[in-house]
Amino acid sequence: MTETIQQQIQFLTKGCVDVVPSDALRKKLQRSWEKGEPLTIKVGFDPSAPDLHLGHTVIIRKMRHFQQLGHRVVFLIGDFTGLIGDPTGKNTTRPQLTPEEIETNAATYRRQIFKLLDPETTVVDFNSKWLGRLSSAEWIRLAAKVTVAQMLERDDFRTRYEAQKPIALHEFLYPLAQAYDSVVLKCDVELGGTDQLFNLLMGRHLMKEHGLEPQVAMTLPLLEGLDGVEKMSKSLGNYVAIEDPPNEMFGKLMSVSDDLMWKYWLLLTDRTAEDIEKMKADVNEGRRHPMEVKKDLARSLVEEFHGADAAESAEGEFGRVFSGRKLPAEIPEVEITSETPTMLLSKVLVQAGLAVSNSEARRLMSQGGVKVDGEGAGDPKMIISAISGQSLLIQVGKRRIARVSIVKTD
RNA sequence: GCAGGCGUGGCCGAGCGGUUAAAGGCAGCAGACUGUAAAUCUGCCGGCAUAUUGCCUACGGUGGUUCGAACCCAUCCGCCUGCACCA
Repeated sequence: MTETIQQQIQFLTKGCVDVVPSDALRKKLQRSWEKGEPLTIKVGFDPSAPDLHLGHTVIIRKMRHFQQLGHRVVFLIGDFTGLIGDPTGKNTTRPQLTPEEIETNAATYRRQIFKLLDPETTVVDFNSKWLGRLSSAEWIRLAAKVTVAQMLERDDFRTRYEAQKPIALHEFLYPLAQAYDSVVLKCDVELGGTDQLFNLLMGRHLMKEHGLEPQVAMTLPLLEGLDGVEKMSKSLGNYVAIEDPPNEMFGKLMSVSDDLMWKYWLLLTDRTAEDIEKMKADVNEGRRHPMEVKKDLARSLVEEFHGADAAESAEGEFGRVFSGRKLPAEIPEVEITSETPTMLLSKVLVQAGLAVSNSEARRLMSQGGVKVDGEGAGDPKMIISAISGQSLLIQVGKRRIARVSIVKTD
């Protein structure tokens, strides 16, 4: 029995950075097992950004782990805390979402998260349900439970304060509100990224203040994006969306550096830490090729979100295009217009959406990045004749490719 | 309200009268190589112009000083800090 609890802990804490306090999780699991009562696990999500990417799945996957052990998972949409805005320095209060928008976003969330979570046992909730009902007096009472010094312990607040960057007063309400969610839901565990540790601990503090057994705070690393530097985020463009098409997803994962790949293995798959260490050793000692290991990673993720067939064909396509230097199976057709009998190739590239500006197009050509019908087009002055119905196969770099047909206009 | 500080390209960050489309780093793009959209190396990295030395736009906004301003002055806007005021 203690054996199984031990195994559970190992399973649940795989990849985690903090488990605070470390022994509380064991106690809660023990008691849950003895009484046959599931634990309540909470994770908060932003209501306005329902496009999930692999960075989000680190935590969603952890939610699934709890779910697999029979616990109750609350996917909490922070529609109320969303008003405050994410206190990361961009201190704008966000416009209130309409109930319709919230419902749309929630539906989008459901569509995505149920690729990983069990719809039957996942509770999707909104924190405006209770936070929106708090009176001013109740807010004041809540705010009285935390000191400014405690608030300034939050790393983000402290660094901003020291760097003389603005901290708006309402930003202090964010951790408070998030903590109050835990009070209302009587959470046993709250999960979040390492940047959430303070907020999670605030939950513990507030729960104690309300005479509840404090939750366990568990944090997971923030996943670096494809650039390997910044954390994965939509605004930085270094992300793999859950809903990226198979080929795209596969290719993006193959662009992860060999070093970062191991973190992806750890946080994005259910392989055990030992398994991954073994793979790593195999690669380091030359028994396995890193590209093969990375293909395994890419395949297993594409499979998870798109199914085995899609994964297989994505891998085939990748091998054909990038290893074999062949043309992709599907090439988009683009139609452009010309008023003159001849056209500068650079203009063609811009019109076809293969380059953003004429300058860029010329640059690409002179760098040898452009091929027309398989032939290099290195002369930036290159002119092509604009014959109606003529179709050109234009490649820019390895990834931009189109079949361009020119329509003559007068 | 008073005093001081700050505002540079997608981001960070130099520059403090000309040689600055603006150092350096990050991110991005292309090429070489290859084992992949890895790593490494090289080149590019505001726009326009059939284009080596041309033009335009750009260093928070506006207006000045100057042959010449991101750099100096005035003013406005925004942000930060301290003090004061109020409570």
